[in-house]
Amino acid sequence: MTTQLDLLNPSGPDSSPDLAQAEPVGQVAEVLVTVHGSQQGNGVFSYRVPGFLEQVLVVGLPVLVPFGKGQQVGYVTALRGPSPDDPPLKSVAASLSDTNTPLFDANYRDWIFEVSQYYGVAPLVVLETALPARMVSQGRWMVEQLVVNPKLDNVVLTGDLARCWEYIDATASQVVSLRGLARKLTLKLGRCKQLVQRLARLGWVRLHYETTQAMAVPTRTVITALDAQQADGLSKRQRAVFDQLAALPEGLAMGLIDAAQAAKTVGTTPATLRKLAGTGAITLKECPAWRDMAWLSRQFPDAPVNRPPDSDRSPVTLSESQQAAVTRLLQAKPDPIQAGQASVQAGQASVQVCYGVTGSGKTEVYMALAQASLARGESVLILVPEISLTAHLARRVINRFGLSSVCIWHSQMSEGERVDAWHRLQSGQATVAIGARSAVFLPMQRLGLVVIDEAHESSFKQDQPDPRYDARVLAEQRARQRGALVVLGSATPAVTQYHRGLAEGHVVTLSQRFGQRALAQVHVVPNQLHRPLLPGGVIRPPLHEAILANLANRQQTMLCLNRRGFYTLVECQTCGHLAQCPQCDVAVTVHKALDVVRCHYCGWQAKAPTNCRDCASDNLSFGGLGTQRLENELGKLYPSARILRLDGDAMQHRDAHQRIIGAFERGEADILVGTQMIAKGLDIPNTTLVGVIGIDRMLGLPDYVSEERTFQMLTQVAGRAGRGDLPGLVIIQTTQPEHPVIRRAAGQDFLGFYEDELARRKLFAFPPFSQLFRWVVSSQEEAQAHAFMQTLALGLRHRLEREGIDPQAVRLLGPSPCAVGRVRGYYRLHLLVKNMLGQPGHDLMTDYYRTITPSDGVRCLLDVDALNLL
DNA sequence: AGCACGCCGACT
DNA sequence: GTCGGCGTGCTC
Repeated sequence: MTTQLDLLNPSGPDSSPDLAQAEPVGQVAEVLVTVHGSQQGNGVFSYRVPGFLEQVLVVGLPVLVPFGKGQQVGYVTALRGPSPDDPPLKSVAASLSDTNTPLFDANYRDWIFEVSQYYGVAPLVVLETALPARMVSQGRWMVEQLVVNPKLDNVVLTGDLARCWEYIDATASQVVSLRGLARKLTLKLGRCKQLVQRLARLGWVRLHYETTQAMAVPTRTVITALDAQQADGLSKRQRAVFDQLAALPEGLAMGLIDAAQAAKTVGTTPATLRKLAGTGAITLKECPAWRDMAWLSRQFPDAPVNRPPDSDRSPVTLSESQQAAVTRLLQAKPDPIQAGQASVQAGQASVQVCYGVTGSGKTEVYMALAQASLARGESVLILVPEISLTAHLARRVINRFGLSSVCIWHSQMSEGERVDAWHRLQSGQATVAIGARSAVFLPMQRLGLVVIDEAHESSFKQDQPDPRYDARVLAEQRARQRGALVVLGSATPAVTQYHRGLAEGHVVTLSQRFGQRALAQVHVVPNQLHRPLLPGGVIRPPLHEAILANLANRQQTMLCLNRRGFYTLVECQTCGHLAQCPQCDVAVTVHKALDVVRCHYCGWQAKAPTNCRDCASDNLSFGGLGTQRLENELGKLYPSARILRLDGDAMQHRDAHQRIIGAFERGEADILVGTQMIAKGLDIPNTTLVGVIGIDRMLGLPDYVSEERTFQMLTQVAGRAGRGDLPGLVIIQTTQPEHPVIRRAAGQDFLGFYEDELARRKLFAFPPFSQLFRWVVSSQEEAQAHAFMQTLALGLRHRLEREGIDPQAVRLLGPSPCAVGRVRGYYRLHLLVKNMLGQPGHDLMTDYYRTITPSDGVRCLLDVDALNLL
């Protein structure tokens, strides 16, 4: 639905009777206006509330407000009385919700501002990442063609103006959006608007502003009741239909059957049903047709629809250690804060680390906690690293709590499904949500529990656009608002999480493997750096023998190599030039099936070269080992083995992941080759051997978390072996067999690793001993990037000095080029800040970020709690 | 972000 | 003289 406001109407905003404050100002609405770059006052502006909106405006309502010369969409963030300090105020023009339903409440608003503060970005940017795109109202300029064959006398159209008119004239539809027009003509929006305004002055077109409202939830008609007593007066035919309806199995029992479907089943039309309803024999009702629920029931056809939260149908008896963990975690739950008094300051969260070795049954612990939360009438948010890798967890949650109370938030969701899921949660009809990072923004009502599964995973941190948020940080903020419990579950907790857990006495350990299964044995096999491609070099003898034995025993093997593609190096033998991406400082990878080279950083690809780019010699050597090549080599080594591969390339198709995993689970292959993708969550009892082949590159990354990531990855992969009754064996081939991380991983010694790593972090003042901020400046012009970074670093140093901050407490490192110095043609420099001062240091960084205005062609970003330092 | 105002160069 | 370029600054 759209509202049209003709801004060219002469009695329009220009005559602004608004500003004459003759009558006293009644209520004042604070409105977050959807204009980017308006950092003044956080982008919140005050407006008078006109009489007709007095009963309508609430916090979270989308509204249309006059802004500058035109109008803008905004969101009410507060309502208050007038203040003498107010500047002359304009009035809110209209509500943009035909049902006048707010999109968020006051608690949510507080939290959005808190997030904005934490990351130093505008509240609008946070709100726009939080809300589904089609729920936010959008305004856009539309150009309407008024004349078909204008008389060209006295009018000469030239250049862009002519192109502009030609395009409008040629378009079949009468109305085009200004933005679309500008894009088609490759003009700047402002310039395009100017041109269109000139056409408007000729009277050929009309320019008007159109706002879209939140996407509506579709409805459907259902039969909610049959009344036999009213059926007596029916005609013969009607009676027959009625009897057939009455005979329909279930559905009626639930008081809910779809009218359209019922009509089809019974062989009649919806019109007949409406007639029947007129007699009172049946009752029809309009209900929301939740699109996300329709998707769920297609995905999980056997799942129950409803399941009362208090029904005690625990399908699994918890082990002693699971039960103990549940009891301790429930005791840690803070008292919920009553509605009304909930606020950022008032609340406290309890963040508990649930450290459970792989296979210790953390999922059942989560389920029990969720059940307890629902029984208290509180909702549950479950965050997972990536939803597509978590199908089995989703299935269990749905089976346990029923389709109607669960929302699954995933990346392939359509806008309609998102909107509906949002409504179901906001209205409190759904009480459990599962999703990846962005699910922290879901409108949970009476939040009681947040479970973060595999809480160490770096995918909980967004490092692409602002806000570069960490869902674990945000989950804690939200939990604090009303005293919810946060459970960080992992077999390899992040050092920072475990450290804090220990300090607060908030670590719950699940030490037993479910069913008392032993952990796999781990062997480390040295591998020479330059030999991996000699005969027998890819697979060293111990791994080779183990694979042969496994094949003979008809058991399955997983091989993990952290590198996609076929060859990972293309080197000129004449001049030594290494083939790189033209846009990035990254070596290209050869993908043999397509005969292309690809950059894994920016996605650039080209036909595989036959000659050196530098010296044109055709003496190229192809080397390095990717998963595709490994698959190829394995085929030669074990001709009878059935081999599957799972990596980013194999994931091109939608359900590829599930298909490949499914095939392997069913025993349709003997060997599964893949990147660390295969390390996550797989539970295949017949997999008794896991080989790790390319871990060394990962260890060598100049990133302060690379040791930790390597340890986590090895532990996760090792956890895949021996999940059934058969003992598991893990073989790690590495060029650094003596590396402490490898040794700790081989010993499956998390605590040992934790101690080592903590000492190292302390030595270098890395988290948890500091909070990391990373400034990145980039530009296509190397000199500009350098220049701006110099100004930035200087400005920061001055600021620190002016505030009298000890340079040891807020340490600046750099600036220096990023490890990958150029990406997509942008030269990148970064400056690391180790903040050991807590809040004052944090505020200084974010305040400074808000004042930054990069020069033309330069981008500048601040990553709070940076994890990725490449 | 837009869109003003505002001050400089090439055209009728 | 004016149209039109894009450099600062404000939007309740």
